[in-house]
Amino acid sequence: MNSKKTTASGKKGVSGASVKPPDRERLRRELKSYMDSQGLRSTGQRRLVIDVFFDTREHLTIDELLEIARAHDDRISYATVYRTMKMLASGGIAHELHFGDGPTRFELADDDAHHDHLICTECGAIMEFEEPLIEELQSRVASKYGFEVVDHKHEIYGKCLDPACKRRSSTHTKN
Amino acid sequence: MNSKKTTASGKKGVSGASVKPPDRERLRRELKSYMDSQGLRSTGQRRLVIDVFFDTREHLTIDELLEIARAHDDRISYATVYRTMKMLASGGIAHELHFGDGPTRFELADDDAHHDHLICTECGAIMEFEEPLIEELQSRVASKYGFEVVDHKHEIYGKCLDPACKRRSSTHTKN
DNA sequence: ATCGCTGCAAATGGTTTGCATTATG
DNA sequence: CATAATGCAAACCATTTGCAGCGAT
Repeated sequence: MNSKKTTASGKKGVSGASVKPPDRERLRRELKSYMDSQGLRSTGQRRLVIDVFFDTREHLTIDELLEIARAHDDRISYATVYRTMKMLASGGIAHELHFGDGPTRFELADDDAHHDHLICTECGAIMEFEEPLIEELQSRVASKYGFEVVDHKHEIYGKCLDPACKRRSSTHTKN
Repeated sequence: MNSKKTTASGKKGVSGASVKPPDRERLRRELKSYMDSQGLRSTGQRRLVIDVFFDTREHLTIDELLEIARAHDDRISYATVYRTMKMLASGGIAHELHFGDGPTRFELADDDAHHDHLICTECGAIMEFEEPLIEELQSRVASKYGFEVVDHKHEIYGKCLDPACKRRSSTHTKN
């Protein structure tokens, strides 16, 4: 496995308003009906990866998910984690996040409350923000250009004021 | 070389306001002083790649740059194009753009007028937009979270209304 | 008993790099 | 002529995939 630093910071709520958590119960239900409808099977490995994904912090990478899953069952493979997360993404249960050049990270879909991200380029902290006005301006821009918005990505890279942000584990650059 | 479809759409100005072009002269000058200050040499290959980059349309990939450069001099290598573009990025003359899962694209830096992108998921058209209000809201969000903004990335994915957008060469998905 | 899933290892695709050679300042 | 740049091929790294065996429905 390609383990690197795997330092994934799990900070939150420096001070500002926080985004409300996704409705895990609903997503579990949606996942079940998605799997049923597609004839997808519920295997031990899948249940494990899914549980790790639902119950651990957000923005984990495949490596991190695998590491945690393996603590419970070390027979699980890389490919299975990839395939499982891909399944969750196809079913609209997970979103894939591509920050800068780092590996893909995953978060629960939480569609009814779109949020975007602030990424600290120094310590790698990832925070979520919601700003309806930006979304509003965005669709105005889009219609000005004759675009029908399907999706968007808005990432703010910077330095956070967290006192613990001294480590320089900078895994997160914009490019 | 990894040539694929290389269909790179060069459309512009569907109707809305357009972003003003970057000041190529100034960038040329900045590049020169950057290269001088770093002891970087001006070779035939570099000059060629740089000219292609400055004088062809924006948002080209390494493949596209290489193809155009080879039309002028077929002895130029992949590695050199990569290295040259990386040099331009380091010197602040070029910006690397990572749309979805596609290959890196490049554009002239044009720092005094930040713009973001609208990407058509159907035909791959890329347009630029400027929206000072979004930038403003953005920094407000950042300071609310105790962030010092260093950079940001704002991409709007959707479908454009261009009549030629019928080809479905969809190279540009968000993830 | 199907047919989807898993693990493994090999393949892929974009990007980077070591090294011997070439060429600029 | 010192040293940066080039070309090539090999290395990298995240991700994907073919396939034989396994296991859920």
